[in-house]
Amino acid sequence: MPWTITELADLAEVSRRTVRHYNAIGLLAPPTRRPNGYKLYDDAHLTRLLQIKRLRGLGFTLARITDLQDGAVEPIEAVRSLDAELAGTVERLRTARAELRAILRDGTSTDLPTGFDPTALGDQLSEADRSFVVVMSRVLGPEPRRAYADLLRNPPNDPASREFEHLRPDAGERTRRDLVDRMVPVVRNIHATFPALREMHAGSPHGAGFAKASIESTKRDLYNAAQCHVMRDIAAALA
Amino acid sequence: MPWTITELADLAEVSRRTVRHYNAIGLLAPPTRRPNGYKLYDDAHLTRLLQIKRLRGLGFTLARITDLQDGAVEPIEAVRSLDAELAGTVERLRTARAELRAILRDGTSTDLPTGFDPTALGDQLSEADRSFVVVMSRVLGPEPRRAYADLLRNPPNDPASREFEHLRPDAGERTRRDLVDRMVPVVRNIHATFPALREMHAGSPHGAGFAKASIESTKRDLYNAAQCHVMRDIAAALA
DNA sequence: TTGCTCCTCACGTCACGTGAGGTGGC
DNA sequence: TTGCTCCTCACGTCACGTGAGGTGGC
Repeated sequence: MPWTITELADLAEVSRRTVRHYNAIGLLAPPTRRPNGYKLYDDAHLTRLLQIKRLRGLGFTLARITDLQDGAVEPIEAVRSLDAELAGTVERLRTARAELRAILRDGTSTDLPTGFDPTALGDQLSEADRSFVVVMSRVLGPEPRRAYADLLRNPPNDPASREFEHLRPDAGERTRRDLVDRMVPVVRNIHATFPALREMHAGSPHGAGFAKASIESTKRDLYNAAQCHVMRDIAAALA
Repeated sequence: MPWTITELADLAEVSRRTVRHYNAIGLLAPPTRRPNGYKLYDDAHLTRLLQIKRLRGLGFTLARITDLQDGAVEPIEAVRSLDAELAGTVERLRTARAELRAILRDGTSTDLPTGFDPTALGDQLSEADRSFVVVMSRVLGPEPRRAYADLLRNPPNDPASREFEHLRPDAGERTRRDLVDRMVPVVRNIHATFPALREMHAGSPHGAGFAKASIESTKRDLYNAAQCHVMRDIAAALA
């Protein structure tokens, strides 16, 4: 009394579909058939099926198991390389878990690029600022990037900068010019402290022109007309 | 100057296909279009894309990320459950690696069911015996199964059993009867030591009849005609 | 005119899960 | 006759990869 597919599947504790699949791809030898077409499996199928199940449980792919069956790969080599692969996977999962736990601990999803310490300045950055930082971090060359990160760690805590943050879009020319006059020395100071920022577009991975245009359009996206105007005027005054 | 798909993909270090995929499933907002249909992305797309990339790197599925975006799940809950899931995965991989290292160490692929210690008896079992053990372990109830495993750990080391192993298929009646006569006391002894084996089919998970038929047909598969004949005669003598 | 980029299908991947539609066995 | 099992397609899953075929931009 050989076994039906359900009996075989039950004995091996796999699904019937799994048995059919292994048949279809030739991993399990074709069973004999009853006159009506029903498949009949024997003990050789069972042992083979259990072997496949075990190998799958260890992490081998069906293709790998086929290779092992055909003698196309050395078992020891296959085991060794799978072990190495699993080691890599475990490592990646561990670091991912460490990050997840950090998120749970801090309650925040530290989404700023590395080098821009989020816990130090995360709270004081507006949404617009965060977006801007992200773009800068992707568009700048390494030198200006570092300088910019340093600047963000020690932001100029002056009244003019704070006023700039809340500048109304419809601010008049006098208001703007007054603000520009007070911010120019601040920016000059920044440039003295972080000289790399004077040539902000130098070394950009996609070219200075691309960096400049990207930053320009991001500014227009994130800051209002008056703020953009003020930034242009400051740049002109410093040129 | 907003970005083309290639520029966006390069800035985020993902493939263009990935960007298109996120657009297609609505994970990334539809970009604006140039008159010719070319897509144009801005800083909002970039920050979103980087956020998705980060979440993916942590192990979130795109569906989960969509839920998070829609506010359909609590971020903390999502993080907690992902962490638990990853913990489980890490554990499974660790045990798999331990098995892999055991295989590398022993040079063998310990494919016998648990309870049937392979290192103790692996070498002395023939291929047929191994198959038979596998079937028995799947077909017997817990009690006979344990008894059978115990028996295999302490096999009867008598000349008759070894002779049985090498019995030729065309062995004559006299040879067979002689062998039966010498094996009956051995088997009687086994039954005395492991009483559960006297009711071998008791408690079989798929029924006694199924177990009996399965074992019977496996015997015919693995042992030759003379050996089957001998086994039948021994059973008859013991009944 | 020639490459290069862009676009939209649409199939392939991996190991099966899950019906769909039809037939044999008690 | 009624469930139950069996069979063979064949689509769906997941996150894209990889062309295929056609068009715009320098």
